[in-house]
Amino acid sequence: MTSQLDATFAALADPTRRTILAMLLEDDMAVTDVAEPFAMSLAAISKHLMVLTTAGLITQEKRGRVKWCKLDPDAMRAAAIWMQGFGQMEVVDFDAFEAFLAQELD
Amino acid sequence: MTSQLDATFAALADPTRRTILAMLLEDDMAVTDVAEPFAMSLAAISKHLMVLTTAGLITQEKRGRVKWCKLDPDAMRAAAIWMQGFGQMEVVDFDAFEAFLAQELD
DNA sequence: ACGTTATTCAACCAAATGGTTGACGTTTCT
DNA sequence: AGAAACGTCAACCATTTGGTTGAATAACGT
Repeated sequence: MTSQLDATFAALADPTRRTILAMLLEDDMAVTDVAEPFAMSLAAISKHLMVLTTAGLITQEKRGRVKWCKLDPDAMRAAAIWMQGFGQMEVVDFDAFEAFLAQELD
Repeated sequence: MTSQLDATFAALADPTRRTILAMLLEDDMAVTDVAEPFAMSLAAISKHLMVLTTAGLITQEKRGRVKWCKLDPDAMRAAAIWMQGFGQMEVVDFDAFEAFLAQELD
């Protein structure tokens, strides 16, 4: 019965996993390529990717022998929405902010 | 060497701790009062509060024999800012949003 | 001074976490 | 067919986590 938020925040608590998410922000990647910059085994990275997947932060799709990892924004959005209940969050991405406003006012 | 973000996200990963934060949103509270609604020992809650404190999510101030717990917005803000790097975050609190805009445009 | 209230400390426990290694199944290339 | 590349599985290990209980410390009320 561990909630989705539990899993999402727990997944975000590990620096390796946060780094992986940042890498995937650039582009989708194969598991082997994700693992390359890290000083740990491929199996360890595979586990991290599983954690990120069950947390809903990424999706993995196998094409041929390569498994592609891509960001899935929903879980992080849910976490951010929970946080916004606490207010006091400055918005950093002003452009995104304006775009949101513009779209909202149509 | 565990980073501040590690500690913050890890602290947020527990549902008891998230509930405590939500309670503190209403008002500052003494440890005993925080513990009251939970079906676990006071010592357990005391530990949770310690986790929240070292994560920078709350502060605790002792006055007399009572230790008051209050929200400290900085850590959650830092976590939210990290998340905003991923974009795609809808802003839910539209009023806060507008207030921010208004202040920004002076 | 004494009992009561508020909170933490210490020792303990079970389960989860983050890592390792080696074997294994698939898919691709030659 | 056989070898190499991609990724996971299983067993194992040390550490951390979230909880317990009982004793200890500190401040208050009478």
